[in-house]
This record gives sequence, C-alpha cells and structure tokens, in this order.
Amino acid sequence: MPGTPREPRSGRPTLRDVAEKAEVSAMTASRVLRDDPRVLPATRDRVRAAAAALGYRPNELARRLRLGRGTGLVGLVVTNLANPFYSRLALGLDSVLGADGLKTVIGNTGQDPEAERELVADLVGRRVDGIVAVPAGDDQCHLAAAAADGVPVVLASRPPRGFAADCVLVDDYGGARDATARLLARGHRRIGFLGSPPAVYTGTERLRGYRAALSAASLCPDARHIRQGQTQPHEAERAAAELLALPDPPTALFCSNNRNTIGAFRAVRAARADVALAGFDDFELADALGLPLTLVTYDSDELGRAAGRLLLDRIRERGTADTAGTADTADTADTADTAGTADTAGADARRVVLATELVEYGG
Amino acid sequence: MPGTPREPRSGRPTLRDVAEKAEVSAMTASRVLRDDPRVLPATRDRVRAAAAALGYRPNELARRLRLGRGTGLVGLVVTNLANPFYSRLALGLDSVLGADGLKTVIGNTGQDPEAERELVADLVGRRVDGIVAVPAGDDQCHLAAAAADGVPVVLASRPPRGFAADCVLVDDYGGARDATARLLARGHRRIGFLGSPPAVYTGTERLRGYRAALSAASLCPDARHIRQGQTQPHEAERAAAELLALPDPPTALFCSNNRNTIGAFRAVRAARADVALAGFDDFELADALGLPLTLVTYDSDELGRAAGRLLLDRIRERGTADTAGTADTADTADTADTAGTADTAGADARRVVLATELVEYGG
DNA sequence: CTGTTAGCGCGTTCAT
DNA sequence: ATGAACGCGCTAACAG
Repeated sequence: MPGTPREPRSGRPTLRDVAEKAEVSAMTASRVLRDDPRVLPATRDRVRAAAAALGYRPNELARRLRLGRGTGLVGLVVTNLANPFYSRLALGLDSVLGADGLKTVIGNTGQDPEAERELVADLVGRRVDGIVAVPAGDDQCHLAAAAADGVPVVLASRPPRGFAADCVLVDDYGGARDATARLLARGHRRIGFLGSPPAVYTGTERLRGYRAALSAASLCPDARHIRQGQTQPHEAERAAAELLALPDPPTALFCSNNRNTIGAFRAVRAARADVALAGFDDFELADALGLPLTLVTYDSDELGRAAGRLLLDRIRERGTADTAGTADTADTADTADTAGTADTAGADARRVVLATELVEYGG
Repeated sequence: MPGTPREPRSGRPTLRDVAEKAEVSAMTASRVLRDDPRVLPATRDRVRAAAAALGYRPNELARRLRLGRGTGLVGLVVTNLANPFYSRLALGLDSVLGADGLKTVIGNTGQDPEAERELVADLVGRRVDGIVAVPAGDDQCHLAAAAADGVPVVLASRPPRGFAADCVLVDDYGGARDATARLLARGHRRIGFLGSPPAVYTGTERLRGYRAALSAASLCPDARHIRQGQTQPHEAERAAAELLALPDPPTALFCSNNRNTIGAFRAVRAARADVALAGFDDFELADALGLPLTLVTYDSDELGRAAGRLLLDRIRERGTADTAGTADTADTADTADTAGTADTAGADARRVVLATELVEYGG
C-alpha cells in the first residue's frame, strides 16, 4: 500500500486521536471542539475529557487550509526594527491586528533590497493575509507583484510607486516647512540641511518643505549647506561638523530625521557653536540635551494603527467580495486564458496623511 | 454531490492549475517546481512557462502540512516592543532565525498576564516551531504547558520557574554589584536604589547585587532608600524626587534599568542636587546628559541571537530524534493511556549568561 | 444527533 | 520519465 496506514505518528495528538479515545467519529469530535450545539451533552463531555487528557490543541493551520479563509498572518517589512520609529510602527500595527485575531510576522531587511525581494516572496508563499511595508529603495516591483497576486499591501511612511496601494504618510512637506519657517522667524538666514540619502522618500519630501520655507522668505538655499546621505548619527555628526567649519557657516540646522538631529546635536555641542537646531521626529531625552531644539512630532504608534486599519478593510473586502464578477454564467470559454491580470478591484487606493506638530525643547 | 467538484476556485492558482495548463499531471508539475532532476527538459520548460504565466507561488502552508516538518514560524513573546531592549532582542533573534529560513511572529502582551496566556496558546495552536519569551509575571504555567506539549521554549532575561527550559540571562547580580561597588569606591555611603516591581526577576537580582556590594563594604542598606515598583520614567522620577527630599538623602542612586535611570536623571537635574548616578542598561544619549553616569552595559542584540541559537538547536534536535523510542515493537497496549507527560527529553536545560561591563559617561 | 464522503494544496509511494 | 492513489489535519456538505 502507498502511504503508511496507521503508524503511531510522531508529534502531537490529532483530532482522530481524540475521536478514537472518546469512541466517536472525527466529525463529532470536531463539532464538540468547535462548540457546535447539536451534540449530545454526554458525548460532548466524553470528547472534552479525551481532548483534555491528550492535551489536544487543534491545528490552526490545517483548519485554515480547509476553510480557505487565509492564514491569519500579516507580514511587516521594515529596514531596522531597532529604530524606535519602526518598533513603534510594529507595535501599533500589532495592536490593531491582534484585536482581529491576526498575528504579525516581522521581516527585517537591514536596508538590503535583495533581502527585501526575497522576504516579500517568502511572505506571499506563506500566504499571509496582507503585507505592511516601509520599502527601502525606490524599486517596489516585488510589492507590486504581491499586490497583483491579490495580497493586500499597505505602505507606511512612503507612497506606492508604479502600482496602486493604500498608504499612510506623515505630512513630511508641511512639517519640514513649518519647522524651517520657525527658524527663519527667529532671524536665521543661513540654515543648513542634514538628511537621508536622496532615494528615501521622506528625506526628499522634507527637503522640499525646507526649500519651500526658504523660498517663501525670498531666500535661495546655499547648495553647500545641504547634506544628504547620512543614515547614522555618527555620519550626521561628521556632516554637521563640516558645515560648521565652513567660512560662513549656517547659524541654524534643520535635520530630516532623528538620526541626523542627534548627530547634529553632538557636532554642535562639540564645537560649542551657537547654532539653533530643528529636526523631524521626536526622540527620548530630546528635552534634556541642554540646547534649544525645535522638533516636528507626530503620533508614530498611530502610523502603525492606521496602516493596520487600512489593511483590515482590504482583507475583509476580499473575504466578502469573492466571486462578484461582472458577467453572469459566462460561457465564452476563451476568456479563461487571459486570467492573471491584477485583481486590485475594490475601491481606489486610499491615502491617509498624519498631521505633525511643532514642539520646543530645552532653552 | 458533497464538495463542489470543479468550481473555479476564488483565490490564487494552484499546482493543478499549472499542471492543467501545461498538460501534465500535478505530480510532474510538483517535481519541476521542486527541481527534481528526473523530468524531461521539454516538459520542464512547459511547466515552468505555465507557472510563470499564472503567477504561481507554491502554498508553503500546504507543503509544510504534508511534509510534517513544522511551520517555519517562531513566536516571540514580550511585554513592550517599543522598549529598545525588546526590539533589539527581536532583531537579534530574527537575524539568527532568518538565516535558517524561520520567521518570527511577534506577540506583544503589554504586561497583561492574561493576554500572555492566550498568546502562547494561540502560538501553540498555530504550530510554531518554537517560542522565545520574556515572561511578565512569575506565573509561567502557560509556557510550561507549551513546553510539555513538545514546543521548544527559550526564555530570555528570566530563568524558567517550575519547568525545564533553556534560557539566556544577563549577569544581573554581578553587574549591579560592580556598579554599586564603584559608587562606594568614590566615597558614597548612602546609596539609594530604584527598581522595577519585586515580581520582575531582573529587578530583584539587581537588588541582590546592590545589597551584596553594600554588605561587602560593611554597610547596612537603609530600607527607606530602596524603592521598587517603578516601570516608567515618570514614576521613577517621582520616586527619586522623594528620596532626594528625605532628611538625610542618599548621595548616590543605583537604578535597576534604563527606565529608572532616566527618571532619576530628571529628578536629580530638576533638584540641581549633587547626586551620583549609576544604572543598569545602556541607552542612547546617555553620554550627553551633562551628568556623570556609570552604566552596566551588555550586548542586547546578543541576547536575541543567543536565544535564537538555543532554540535552533532544540528544533533540530526534535527534527532528528523522531521515533527513537526505547522499546521496539512494543505491544503493551495499556501504556498508551499515560501519554501526554512531558516529552522534554534531549539534553538538560542549558543556561547562557551574558557578561556585563561598566562604562562611565559625562563628567 | 451522529457518521460518511470528499477535498483544501501538496508530496510520498508504488506502478507503468 | 510520468501518472494514480493516498494521506497530512481538519471541516462543509450530505446522508441516516
């Protein structure tokens, strides 16, 4: 005979084990454990006892496979979980998903685009019910592919490029503009900029905001005062130090994220320079640095929660829509071949933008 | 007829779809996609083309179910992912697991013991291949149950209570003792203690270390100078302020974690008091606070990596051991009833302890 | 109320 | 080199 018939399976007790022990069929056991009412109380108790004795836990995977309702898993794709920004995102996301019985699978790419591709492919293979991603580079083909495969995708902090997907953004432009404007209002005229690599969406948006504020004040930003490309505080510190060493150094700095703000702070303090500091992102102890600091803040947990809500909507949408095709009982057989084109029906992509707020520290 | 025979299934293309399109049997398609060599190159190409055209992705879940080799998922149970301590743990863990093709499922309990129970049960139901946990309270029954169910469990930062499991710890006692000893060496005699609730293992171990240092200097710690129970910086700040307001206040404070250190720092600065500060856990900007600070540091990523390695060992162990029972072809049927007792065979529980180091900031 | 049949998507075993 | 049957663990549909 092909399969080994009734070998004492290695691992955990199965539904049939429970059924045999309770001397009922697997079906009855299944009903009991699913709290199906139409079961004789006596039988129910026997089954429950058997299950308890065996330490039976239903195999959620097999069940989901049978039900075809998805895995109850959502993939989270980020570059660096150690960054508080991402860990808060993860937390906010998980809190919303968890309330709906979904679990979050983390995928840390460490800035590697190739790792990101593989990760997304792996998640799709695992049949996650959805993906929340903060893509590292500007190539989002893998996400587009996943979306085309019918996996709901939500982007956080960056908009989709080249395909349709929901996203939740921060008001990068407005926040940066307002913070820069505040420096201008204090009389600063030479304001430097420290930011992430140009490929990073948030960084360039914030640069746009910075430029807009300068333009509004009829100022032309000095190209030598703009430094992009710093990812870590020590890189930012070095870049800031170089700006401060210029013949006519800036009297204020705007930093496009907390890594750059912290680096700039160190440089300014080391140089004992009288330079005003402003930056995007709040961070712990920002108020304790002994330097005046203007920060653009926002609710970073809400970023994750909003992403979670968008995703949940799409997941539910997919669950109910099902076979709501246009033509009914179509028998034109040759159309079957052209299947496989994106199934991104539903409503158009939504975009949530989180407001920012300016706070002043130190002084 | 029962099951709807050949309805155009809703979701994604399946192996059979590929097979039909390539005009081969499902088996052949399966072989091609698994790179089985014994297949005619021509057939192989047809199948590959069909798969590509359909955008086919093998269902990893169904595959794993069939193979019975587990899900490739590992559960991580922590109280607060927003705390850098836990996010680094997650990162270190995921880096080790990812190299072996395993994915990490996060479970954030938010200090709620009940949530922790449910979470662990859910993870077991999902058939994770293992669990890494930092239990919140001292009741670890749920973890013990999981372990008894045959799921490898590794504890991080706290030892198992009431059952056998691998764990990776930090040298809480030694680190706290050394830091306190350094304060003593500087001439301090009244040293306060700020720490987490008594139920937290690390907190009480660090308290033990603090006490040991005092004893070694023939000092008896003043009970009024010991404050446990602070979880957040603002609670710690308040507690520290109360210590500083005492008739004969401590001239130095030892804090059992970074939440307490940060709170204490704020209190000391607010009071402009000349109080020396020491604490467990490093944190960003600790060097920039303008106050001398002695910190007990350790490699918090390594905590996660070590946990990952321990877990991987156990998972592999379980994979190979399989049916290595003692008796062969045993037919003594009545022993089947007593199944369900812990299967925690393998080697005895291992315990990894991470070394700590003292660093001095500020000054 | 309970048992039988069938199949989710896949891979192993045996046959051709 | 390819295909048929069977089962992983579980449940919806139909009997009885």
